[in-house]
Amino acid sequence: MDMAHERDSSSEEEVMAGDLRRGPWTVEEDILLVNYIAAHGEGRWNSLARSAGLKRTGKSCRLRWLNYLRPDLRRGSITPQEQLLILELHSRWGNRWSKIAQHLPGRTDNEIKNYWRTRVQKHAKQLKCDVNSQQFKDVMRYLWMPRLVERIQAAEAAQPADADTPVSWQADGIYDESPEELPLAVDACCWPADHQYGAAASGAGHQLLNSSAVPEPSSTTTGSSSSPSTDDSGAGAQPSCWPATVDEWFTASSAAAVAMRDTDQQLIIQQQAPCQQAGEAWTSEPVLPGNAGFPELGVADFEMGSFDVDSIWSGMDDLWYTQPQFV
DNA sequence: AATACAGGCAACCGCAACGAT
DNA sequence: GATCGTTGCGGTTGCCTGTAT
Repeated sequence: MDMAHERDSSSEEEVMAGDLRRGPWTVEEDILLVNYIAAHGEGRWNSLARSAGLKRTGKSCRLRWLNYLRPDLRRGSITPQEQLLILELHSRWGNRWSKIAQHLPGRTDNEIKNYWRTRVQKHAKQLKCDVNSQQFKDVMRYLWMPRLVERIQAAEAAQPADADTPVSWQADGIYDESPEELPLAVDACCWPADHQYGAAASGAGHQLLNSSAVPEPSSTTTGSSSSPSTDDSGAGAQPSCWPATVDEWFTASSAAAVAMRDTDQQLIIQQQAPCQQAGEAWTSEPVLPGNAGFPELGVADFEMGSFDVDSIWSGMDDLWYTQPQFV
């Protein structure tokens, strides 16, 4: 927008003229901003900046507040639960960081964006594939995310009394959403949602996984990361062999799934490649290359022979208790 | 110990949308 | 309807720090 551009330019002129500061914030500036917001509230950032005596643009003040000074921000590294949720929500919405951040309390869009760029895209680069490619999505879906679930459940099992971040905390929050905004539960992205809470949740599970209710992002997503046009309404991007309906999914996968149960919450997670032949065991350590566990998922297209899984995953906050055995 | 390099992250930039006037 | 001010979003940049050589 030209007007916005002109305004930005004028701000830029002020900066260049020495009227405004830029760059890292000082402690004094932080104190000024926090004290002013504590007394007067946030909003009207341009006037706020002036009134608070800050030689900053309103945009800069807003950003500093939202991304750093806000009292409800979560500190520390991204948890496995949060990683799982980010992966799932990004597969659904693409680079809609603010929308994704709405589902991670205390995390900012900037933080999530940085996580994605520094961690996830790094893995895609190491795999020599595009982060938006179906191959990489398959790796996330069938290797990365199941291991996150394993990690989460292992942590749960180790500390069953700690209710701060239960396995289902994201799902609890998500299920409070309005139906049209309802993303999949973190587990349902990979596995039949039916199984995540046991038989009692079967009806809701089917609805959740129904592609019309929760559309997948379009398979036409390109390497371009800007403004995904298929945010909430894309056609499915599954491999062609994927079941068209949830019921087909269940039929196809019924005999071959690996179940993981949270004994406290009756949580059962099915770890299942949907293309897999029924009766064919699918372990948590799929055999690659040779690609027996992913006959049609394109995973074999990667250069798995030189793919050092250990080194890639070891950096994920010491995520992996067990190492895949396909190197 | 010094230097080069890479990764992580805070901050900035450009653009668009929205409401008020 | 045009203009202005503000807010929000996504992409990019550049600094800082840790690690490798």
